[in-house]
Amino acid sequence: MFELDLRSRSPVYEQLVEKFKELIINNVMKPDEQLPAVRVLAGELTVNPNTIQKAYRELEHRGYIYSVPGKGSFVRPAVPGNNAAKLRTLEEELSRIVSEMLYLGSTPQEIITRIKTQLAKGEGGKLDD
Amino acid sequence: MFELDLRSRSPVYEQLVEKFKELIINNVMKPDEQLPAVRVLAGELTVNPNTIQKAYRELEHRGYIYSVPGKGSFVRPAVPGNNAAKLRTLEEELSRIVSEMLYLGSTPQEIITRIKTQLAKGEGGKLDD
DNA sequence: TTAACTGTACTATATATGTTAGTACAGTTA
DNA sequence: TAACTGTACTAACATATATAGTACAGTTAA
Repeated sequence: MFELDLRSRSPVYEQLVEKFKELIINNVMKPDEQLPAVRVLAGELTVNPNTIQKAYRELEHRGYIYSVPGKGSFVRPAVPGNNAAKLRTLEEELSRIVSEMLYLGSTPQEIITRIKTQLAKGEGGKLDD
Repeated sequence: MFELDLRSRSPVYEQLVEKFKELIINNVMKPDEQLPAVRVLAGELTVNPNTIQKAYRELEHRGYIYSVPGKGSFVRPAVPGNNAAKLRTLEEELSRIVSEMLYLGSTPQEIITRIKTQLAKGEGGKLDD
C-alpha cells in the first residue's frame, strides 16, 4: 500500500497515521471505505500488528476513521464545523512555514503563485469530486 | 527567555530548537547576536546543561547558529542560495497544510487572503529591517 | 598569572517511548 | 462451524530523552 522508513526518527505508527491522513484528506480513500485489516497490513508491511493497531487507534482518536469490532476500520466522513481549533493550529503552522520560506529567500510573489496554483488544481479539497 | 512544556511529547531539546529557530527566522535575534550561555539558560529554565547543549548542537547542525569554544554561541547570518532542498521540503509542507485546511472547510479565498495579509505585514522576512 | 567565564566531551543512571512476540476474547459473516 | 474482524493484555527488548557529575581546553578581564 505504501512505504515505511524504518530508520526514520519518526515512529512507524506515526508514519502510518500521516500516510492514511494524507489519503483521506486528499480523497484518495473515500468516506466509509474500509482500511486494510490490522493483521493483513501488518503482514504486508512486515510490521507487528500491535503497531498497526496503535496507528488505527490514533487515527480514530483524531477523527479520521472509525472502527467496528468484528467488521473493520473505515474512513470517517468529514464533518463540517467543530474544526475551529484545528484550523487555528493549521494557520499557525502556515505562518511558520511562510516565514521560513521568506527567510530562505523565497519572494512573496513566488509563495502566492505557488498556493494559487495548488488551489486552482483543486488539490486536497472535495473540488475534484 | 521563554517557556517549556515538560509534559509535551516533544522533547525539551526539540522545543528549544524550535523556539530559537523562530526567534532567528523572525529576526528577533539578529545575526551574530549571542545566545545565552549553556549553563545560564540551563539555570533559568531549570533544565540540565546537557539538554541545552544538545539543542545548541542541533541548531548548529541545522545552520542557524555557530559556536566558538571559550566565547559563546551566536546567530548565524542567513546565507542566500543552497536552500533549494529546504525550500522543496517547505513547499511540500505548505501543500499538505493547505490541503488539510480545505478538508476542514476553509475556502480558497480565505487561505489566499490570510497569506497575503501575512506577507503584507512583512512577517518573518527581512522586510522589516 | 589567576579567576571566571565560554563550549565541549564523557560516563553512568533513570525513565519514557516504540516495537516485537505471543496469547486471548468477543463480534461478524459466509 | 470456520475464518475473518477489532481489541486487550503481559512480557521483553531497544532506543531516545533527561539528569547528574566530572573534566578539559579556549577566552577574557582583573
